[in-house]
Amino acid sequence: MTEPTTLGNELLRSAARLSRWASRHASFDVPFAQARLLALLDELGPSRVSALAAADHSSQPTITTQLQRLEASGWVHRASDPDDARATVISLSEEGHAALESVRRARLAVLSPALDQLDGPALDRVRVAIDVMNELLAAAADAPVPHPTRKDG
Amino acid sequence: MTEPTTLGNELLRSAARLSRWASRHASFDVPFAQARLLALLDELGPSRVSALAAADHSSQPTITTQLQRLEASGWVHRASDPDDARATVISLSEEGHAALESVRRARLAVLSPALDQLDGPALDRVRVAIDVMNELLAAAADAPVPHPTRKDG
DNA sequence: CAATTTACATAGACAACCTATGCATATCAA
DNA sequence: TTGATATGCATAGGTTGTCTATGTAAATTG
Repeated sequence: MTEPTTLGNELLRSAARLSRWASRHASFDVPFAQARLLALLDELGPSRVSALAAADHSSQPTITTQLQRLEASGWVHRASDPDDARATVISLSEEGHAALESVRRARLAVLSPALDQLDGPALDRVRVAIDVMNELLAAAADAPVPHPTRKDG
Repeated sequence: MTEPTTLGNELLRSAARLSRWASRHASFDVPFAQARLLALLDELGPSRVSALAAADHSSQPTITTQLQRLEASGWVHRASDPDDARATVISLSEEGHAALESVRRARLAVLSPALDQLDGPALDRVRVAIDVMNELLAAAADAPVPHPTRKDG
């Protein structure tokens, strides 16, 4: 039952469902992908557009579009890179930090009823889950797949 | 450092990133949400539209739209419920099963380079991750949140 | 300095959602 | 039975998220 064959699919399915559930039930005003980008900016600090695209595993135009929305909301600042006039350095504004915090609070509120039922050992298992997914992402970054985004054959 | 305050957010962030990464790198022809719905149908068996919406944590019109796409691809069948003329019973077709299998193979292929590096104990940790997320989803279903989808206040 | 590459923006398309609403059938009450 | 209400699904219309293809300006390179 626990063949490696199904393990990867089960992991992805559970992760997708948890994300889906959280994005459906957590009530906050920041659209999902924009919240993801705010969190990434908070983690990386001021970054170029292309660096954000790479870190987020999305295309550069996608990030450009999202940044326009974040900027329209006043959540990020934009500065040209003194070393390269083509490049733009994006950073979180005060309001962006605040928006990110509100997202985190909302998510926590929605998960709390479930998390609060857990005891110490169960919390350790949650920590394992986080670590495992992060490790897989890191390993995947090291050993990239043959053809990233092809759809036909 | 492992305060419960951040644990939930970290879990959701890692789950979202893993899903994002997989949907970006796994190359198959079935759109992400449609694959999710195929998997759900495979798991639940023939189901009503509203049952699928509830199980997927999405709205009924969303499921209706996705089912129209799945039906256009020949992946599901539609039958009226003999007990209730308003209701429709959806089931996977042969082609739907095949499509789901191809999705699973593609996902596995994209995760394999990372999974193959893991030894037995590491695989056990993956299993823990899956179980933890499933348990949290089940717990969340038991203890629903006050106001599911409100955005203002 | 011309050619190429790099960094980002724009254009256009589709998928994935949502809320509001419509329509048909079921159910319930009188 | 029939009118009111509830339920199950479809439709309408809009926003968000994402992609590929392409354009533009600046950097790099021969």
